[in-house]
Amino acid sequence: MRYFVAVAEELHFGRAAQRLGMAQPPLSRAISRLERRLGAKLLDRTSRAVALTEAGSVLLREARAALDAVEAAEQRTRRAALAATGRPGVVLATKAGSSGELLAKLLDTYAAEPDAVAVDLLLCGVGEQERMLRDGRADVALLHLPFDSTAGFDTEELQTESQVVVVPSGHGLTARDQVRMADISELAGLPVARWRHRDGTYPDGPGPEVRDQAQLYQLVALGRACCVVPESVRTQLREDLTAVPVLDAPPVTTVIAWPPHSRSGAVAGLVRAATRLCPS
Amino acid sequence: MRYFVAVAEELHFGRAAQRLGMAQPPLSRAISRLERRLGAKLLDRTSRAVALTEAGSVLLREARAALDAVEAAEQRTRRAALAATGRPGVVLATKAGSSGELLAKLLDTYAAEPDAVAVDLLLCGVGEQERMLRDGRADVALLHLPFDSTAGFDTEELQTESQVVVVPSGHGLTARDQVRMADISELAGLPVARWRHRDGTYPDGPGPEVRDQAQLYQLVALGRACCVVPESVRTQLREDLTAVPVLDAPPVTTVIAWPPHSRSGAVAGLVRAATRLCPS
DNA sequence: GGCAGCGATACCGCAGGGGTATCGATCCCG
DNA sequence: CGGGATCGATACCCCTGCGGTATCGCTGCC
Repeated sequence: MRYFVAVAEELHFGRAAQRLGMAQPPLSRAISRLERRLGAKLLDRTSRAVALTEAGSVLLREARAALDAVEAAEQRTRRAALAATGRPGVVLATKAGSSGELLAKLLDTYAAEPDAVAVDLLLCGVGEQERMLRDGRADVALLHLPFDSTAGFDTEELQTESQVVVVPSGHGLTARDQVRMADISELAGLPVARWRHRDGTYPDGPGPEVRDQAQLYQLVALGRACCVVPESVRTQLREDLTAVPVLDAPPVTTVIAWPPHSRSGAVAGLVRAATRLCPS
Repeated sequence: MRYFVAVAEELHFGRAAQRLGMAQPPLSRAISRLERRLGAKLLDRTSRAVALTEAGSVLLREARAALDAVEAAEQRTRRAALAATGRPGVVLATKAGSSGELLAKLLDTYAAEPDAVAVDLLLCGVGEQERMLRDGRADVALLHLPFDSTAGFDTEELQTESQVVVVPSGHGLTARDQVRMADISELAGLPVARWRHRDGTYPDGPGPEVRDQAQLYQLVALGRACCVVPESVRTQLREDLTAVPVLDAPPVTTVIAWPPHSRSGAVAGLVRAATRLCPS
């Protein structure tokens, strides 16, 4: 299945084989074996191009989930063994620089519980928390709707906030105390930066492409772009940047999420602390 | 992992090996290999008994999920291939004899959609739908809260109904037009039948053990037991049985559930039909 | 103390997965 | 329109790793 995912993503046997650290012929054979075993044609291949069939794209999705589940089983078992012998701990994945205040309060509240264990923070890039939770590198995560997908997780809503547009401090837009989405590009005279997707591609648009927050704020400070972010990051803005509320930006909801069959008391404790902090 | 799950369930290498159709020594070695690979002790074994460690029980849970995911990937791919070449179809798992009317209306409503495909019904025993959905034998299922677990699925609530107690038609209880849970055993003079759990064990209690509905209703008709069931089964009761509403029984909610990353248009259509039928 | 039950170890055989060399088809370019 | 380049499939070989049989060693129990 790992082999198939690699081929399906590359759509090229040679490159997939390279990525898997093996030669191309055994990979070809492995895929045909898989096709025979499943009784399904997974790839349409001519000697020039490879394309996914309907069944192939189903398998791509399902196989990713299955591989994540296997990976998660290994990771969680390893951590359970560590926790049993050494110091117990729970891994919380969160987006670096988001919901800072909420996170601090959450950690404080949880630490005050009688049976609290150490919380290891896993600071992730944009949208990485989801993967961390799916493949077992994290036990629990703070996700941000509507950006992250909570499909397949148990969740609890924590807070909802509106968004602000960030521009250089001297910028004319800072005179206004609110704007609308439609007005931003024209009023600011700045394109909205484009975040990199998880697969390495970028959305279409005029703005510059950014990979992380350092890049983003640098570009904004240089007057090359602006960005729309949740209100709570205002408290951590650089001095040379200013935020203006956006009236009609989609509200951002922070949720705490965990794998549905999690039996860990530590995860339950964190969730309890979080809901006590943010009674819905 | 299949090996480990077998051993963890049997807690006996010999029986597990037999179940897996292999000899005991290679199984022993496979488990120690797994322990070395994960760097975790999974089983405490003396020459007389085998017990799960903390890490072992984590792996048992995770490995079951992972194996289900792999199985689901294979099943769904096979069905996708069939659907592409032959007649497309979607598999709906439902508990035999439950929500009969709702099911009929759902099928009718969906069939009226322009792009409806064939719906294959998978009639399951008590609580089996969940497994069918998890391991890919079904694409979508009707589940009944609070009996089934929807953990890890996307769901949509369809209807909530109260429960009734079923007794033989001539029984004295039928004179009353309602009862309370606490009164049932004493008023009816009948113990409540005990359903078999998925793992083959039975809950504690005085009532007889039953495995399916034929058994159950036979026992009730013979005056050996009674049972509490959702109101909607009243329409399908045998003539020799009568139902009396139970005031304080937990309400039963029927939900339609599907795997969270399902991209199938047929599943979406069924869900749409269901929600149109039962606007929440 | 002997025996029965059970998991671990030792040793063997083979199937299956991976490697190299090469083929055959398709597209591109002059 | 033909030759080379690209890419997946096939042929053949090797070796690792998994499973089987035989046996050991430990532990309770009668």
